[in-house]
Amino acid sequence: MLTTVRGFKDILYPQSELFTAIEIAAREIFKIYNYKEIRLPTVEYYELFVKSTGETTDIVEKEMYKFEDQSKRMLALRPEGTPGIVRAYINSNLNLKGENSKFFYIGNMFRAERPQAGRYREFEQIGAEYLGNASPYADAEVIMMLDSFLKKLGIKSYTPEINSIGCTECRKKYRGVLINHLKNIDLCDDCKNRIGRNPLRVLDCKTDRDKLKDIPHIELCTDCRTHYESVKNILTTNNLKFKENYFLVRGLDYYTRTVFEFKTDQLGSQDAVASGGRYDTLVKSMGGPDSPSVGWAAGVERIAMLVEKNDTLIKEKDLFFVVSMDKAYSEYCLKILTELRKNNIRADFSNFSVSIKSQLRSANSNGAKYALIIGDDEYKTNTITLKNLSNGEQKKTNLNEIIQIMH
RNA sequence: GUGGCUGUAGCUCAAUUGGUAGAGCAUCCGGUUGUGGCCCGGAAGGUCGCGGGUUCAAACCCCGUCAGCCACCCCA
Repeated sequence: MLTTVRGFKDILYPQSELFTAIEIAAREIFKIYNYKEIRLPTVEYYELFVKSTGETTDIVEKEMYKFEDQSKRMLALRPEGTPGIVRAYINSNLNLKGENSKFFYIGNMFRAERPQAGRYREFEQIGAEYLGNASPYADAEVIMMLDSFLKKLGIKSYTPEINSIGCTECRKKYRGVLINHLKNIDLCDDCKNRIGRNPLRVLDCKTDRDKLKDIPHIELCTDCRTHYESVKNILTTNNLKFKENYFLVRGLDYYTRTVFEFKTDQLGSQDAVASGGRYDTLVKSMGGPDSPSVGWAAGVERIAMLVEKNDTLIKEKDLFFVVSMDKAYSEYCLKILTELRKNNIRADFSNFSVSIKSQLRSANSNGAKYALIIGDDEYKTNTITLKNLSNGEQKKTNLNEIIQIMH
């Protein structure tokens, strides 16, 4: 038996419908905030992610699907969306259009991690990026937009956490301070490795959390501090509740200043529903114009798990089920079906050749609101018996009447 | 990637100390003349994840493998 590959899965109905509902909700929010869609390619040059996401990040180092194609080019399945957006922005000179460079994307990402519930090797992300705006209002807008997106879906069990990791200069200084302190602490093996490579990540360690209590926080330069304070103030005046988390650092190289993560306590260790931050130097470092930017990405599977209990998102039209007393009326029934559908009425049938009992049972299990019953009588008089399946009431009518009522 | 738990009908789970599988729900058909949901009857459905090994004999033991889950790691 052929199965799906580890970490890859079918998304069946009704989950597929839920995913669509989530995407629609996101698109509505993006319209309101004036973000424009970019449909990115799934495959990019491997180098793109090395240069943007970062050579020493786990994503690039051990989770990325990379391969050589027929002409020996080193390619990769995208592990995240931001590098693609930045590349597209540079390639198409989108900064010269004069309009705000506010973009969103919806698409599958690939990371070869060990799978778990809420963590797959192919997963869907909805992301937003605001390029070329250094103002703290851009940070705040992006965060508030994410918050209203989750609220729109009826999700309540999450907490926005934010932090500032400063600019390149702030971090360079902090790195020295941090290493000095960490030297004197007996850290776990993972953290010992991190000291040399990316000491900031030690702060995120769960096993050593208690030992890190007295570690000094990053000392932000005046500009970075002002920016961070502004972001927090804007959020507060706009009633967005957040938690400051000095231990929040991100695993992608390009972040500067504001970083944030929307966490939930409902999904075990897969607690990040959405996250993002500012990346002021990325675009320039990729060969583009100086464009300080900020953005986020949200995981659709994780969002779906939080929405699942709440089925109000999926609202379907009433279903009409055509039932035939005898297969002799099949053609007549099919005509009715076709007419209904032409008039945008949701209609279905099961099998005109089986007993009326099983056809009605099908109507029931398909969730039909009405059954249209055709027998000898109806056939001869060109009428339809319309049965309301929720209360059992039925009456004789005809096709035109049904269509009129539905309009 | 590391450690651990799990894998029997569509679903949820049983199967005494190893003796070649069962229930509930779901499915399908039926319960007489033109009617569903409840009830009743019947039927169908399993190479016991897959491959080896031990044994007279394995769903049960051993090894491998695939997949899922939990924690770590990482992150959406």
